[in-house]
Amino acid sequence: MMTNAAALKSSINTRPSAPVRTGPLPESPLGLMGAPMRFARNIEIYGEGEPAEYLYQVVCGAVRTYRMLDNGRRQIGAFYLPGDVFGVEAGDVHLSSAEAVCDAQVLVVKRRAVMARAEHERDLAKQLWTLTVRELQRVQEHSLVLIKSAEERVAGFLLEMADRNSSAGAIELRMSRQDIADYLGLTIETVSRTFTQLVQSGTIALESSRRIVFRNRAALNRLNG
Amino acid sequence: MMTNAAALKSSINTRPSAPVRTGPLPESPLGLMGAPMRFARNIEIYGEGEPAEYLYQVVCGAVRTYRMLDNGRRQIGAFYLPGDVFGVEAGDVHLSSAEAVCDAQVLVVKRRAVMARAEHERDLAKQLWTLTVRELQRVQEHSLVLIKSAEERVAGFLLEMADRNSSAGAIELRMSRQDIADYLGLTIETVSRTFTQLVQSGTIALESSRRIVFRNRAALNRLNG
DNA sequence: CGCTGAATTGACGGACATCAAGATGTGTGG
DNA sequence: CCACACATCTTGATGTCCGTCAATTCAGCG
Repeated sequence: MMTNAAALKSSINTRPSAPVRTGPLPESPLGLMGAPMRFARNIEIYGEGEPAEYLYQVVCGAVRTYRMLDNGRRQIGAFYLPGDVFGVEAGDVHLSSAEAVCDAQVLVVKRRAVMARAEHERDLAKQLWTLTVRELQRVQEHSLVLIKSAEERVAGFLLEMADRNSSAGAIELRMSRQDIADYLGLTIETVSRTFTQLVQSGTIALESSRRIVFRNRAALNRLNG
Repeated sequence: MMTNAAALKSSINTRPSAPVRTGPLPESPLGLMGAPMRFARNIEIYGEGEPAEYLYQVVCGAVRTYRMLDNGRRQIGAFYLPGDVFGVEAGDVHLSSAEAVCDAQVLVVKRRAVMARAEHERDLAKQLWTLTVRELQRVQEHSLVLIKSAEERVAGFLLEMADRNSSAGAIELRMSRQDIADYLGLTIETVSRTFTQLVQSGTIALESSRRIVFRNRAALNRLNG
């Protein structure tokens, strides 16, 4: 499985961040009054091994966290969508890297500031705890995905995305097939083939390669295993 | 993949718990002054969906946590060895079940009591946080395993067990091949074949089916990917 | 002993990866 | 606006790793 890392980096248009733009803030689960920043597609937000100085909340766009295995394989651990908080992970150092899946706006806040406030504000401390614990749940859930069949993984992925978009009968995928493949532990070819298979069985329809219409959600749930 | 659940339950010799025996306690990372309990091999310690009332620390023996998928597949999330704390997981309800891998002694302490004490004792609170965060790390690590090849998974597993046993050149596995298979997302046959493959390549030796001698740890590290 | 569960080994097939070639967009410059 | 370049996605042909099915060996225990 060759996730061509070089190719992934190739389409990076510079512009790591841009002037503050105080757009409409989402309901902030943390007391996240940090600075809004913009990241262009494929730009790194933080890297594996760097000190974890900040917490982040997606305002718009999407973010992926991932780890590279030495053989060049890439495992995407999570996609974060508007409202989601990321960068919470373990100790003082990031265990994974984070990149913008597409042009994204992100609230950034100093971790230590949050931690300090949490010492006094019971609510905030509780929210942090909940956040971490929910992250733990998410990862556990995701590791269950990786022992299923390709069809089950893809079906589960589509349902997950649909849930999180709180959308009607269709979703707009922000990420490439390569991203999906690396999230599900498959290859782009298998992901693509599974999509067409779902189309042929009348379960979904592809309005474009990134826009999916649900034609038979019950079937998807059944496939989800 | 058929993890015959019925077969798993078959060899349960009753005796869910037995009289308190105050053996030598391990260094207790929590203020875990709970009641020692004994669990016989394959006896359930808690079940998925049950309220999470207690925290646990292994004194001796080994414990596995797992979840069943509807198709009958079983995914073991973790093995806990002497000194390890388990039952920490998310909200008020257990997301997985826990069973004794072999006859085991476990310290049990009321979760609420710990949480209450943590309100005042800063140290304890910090320990709890560390514990949770380390669990998160562990799960993330484990989900990386599931995208590797069989040989890489087994090599990684052996190294993991060796590290945790802080042992010399050999380890005693407390768990069956079925347990290992369900931990690694493989079948017993594949696990077995991979072991013999490692033996033939001179990487390890099997003194018995459960006792592994390391002959070439560098090779294992290389395989670990 | 014989019985039973655990582990190993072999033969075979299938699901998914790999390799390779189109097809479909998408942005850029003339 | 078109044409070209380039990335993304799809589709096909082939290989391989691992799961499945089945038989054999091995270890523990009454």
